[in-house]
Amino acid sequence: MPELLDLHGRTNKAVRAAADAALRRHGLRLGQDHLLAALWDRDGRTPGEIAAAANVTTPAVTKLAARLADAGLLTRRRDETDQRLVRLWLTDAGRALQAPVEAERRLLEERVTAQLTATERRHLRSALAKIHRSATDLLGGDVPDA
Amino acid sequence: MPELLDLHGRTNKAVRAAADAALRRHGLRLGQDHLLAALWDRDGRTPGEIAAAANVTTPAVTKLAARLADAGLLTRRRDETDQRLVRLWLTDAGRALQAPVEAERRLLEERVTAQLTATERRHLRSALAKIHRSATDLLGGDVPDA
DNA sequence: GGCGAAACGTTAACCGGTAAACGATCAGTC
DNA sequence: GACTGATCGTTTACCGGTTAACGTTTCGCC
Repeated sequence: MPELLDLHGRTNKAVRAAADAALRRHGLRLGQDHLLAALWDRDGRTPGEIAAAANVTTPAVTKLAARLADAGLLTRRRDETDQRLVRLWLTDAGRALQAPVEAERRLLEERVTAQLTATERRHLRSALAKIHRSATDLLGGDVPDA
Repeated sequence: MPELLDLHGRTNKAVRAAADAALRRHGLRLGQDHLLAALWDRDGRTPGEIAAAANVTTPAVTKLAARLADAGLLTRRRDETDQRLVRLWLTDAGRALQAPVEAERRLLEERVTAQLTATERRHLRSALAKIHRSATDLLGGDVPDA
């Protein structure tokens, strides 16, 4: 059991659990904040755009959007000039979540990395970036990502 | 969007994808190797034991075990002295996967961390351990983990 | 010895994510 | 102007994971 990857995976699981708990306090679940973040950045985007920005597949966005629409945080509307496109628009409720959710996320990062010095964080960023690069390269290079 | 947690998450996703691709070459999927690893270490364990060892819930192990049993890699048998317990036993096919899968996993770790020096790996381990600790502490401390 | 509580595995319902098949719309070409 | 191909979003089926409810079996105690 390769220890580094294992540690990385367990750490990610713990962080995800903490993030999910934090998001739940605002009625959201884990991936939903990424979708909303894309709309906070620019309203009226399409599922395809959001999927590319969040590095997930389009069907994932479709399902998330359905749930968020049910929750009253956004509405779907077909683009008028190109009927293939669907544009997602924030409701007031969806817009109102931006500040608290972003604050929650900053707080989480702050708390979770509280034990690290500035130097450690720099090294961590660098190391993770290298691993990320190696892993995506290993995937065949056919994965865009950021 | 906190950059460090985001980078950590994206990295983990890429690593998981690479691991999944590697496992698929042996007819396995992502979490299944952890279950098998528990049995390679000691055959005849129960779902509960394996769940605790792999840091997942018991139902997750139940479902994985069902799939692995369908694939002919293990069999379920009730413990004779305690009929509540179910013990999972490797088949020859399941045992035969140990060497190649462990080699594949070592190779993956090697490749993915190839760009890191020994010092960088040490620092990375240390930083991840700190984050892991902070995140689990944040979860209320009611999560055992390792 | 019988009865209630604890321990264990399973099932059901849900969530985020993927890949593959599908359907509808648009654009380019003959 | 109709046909063909590309471009979208959605649906379906699967996977790993979680929580909550359930049914058995065992154990402790009176």
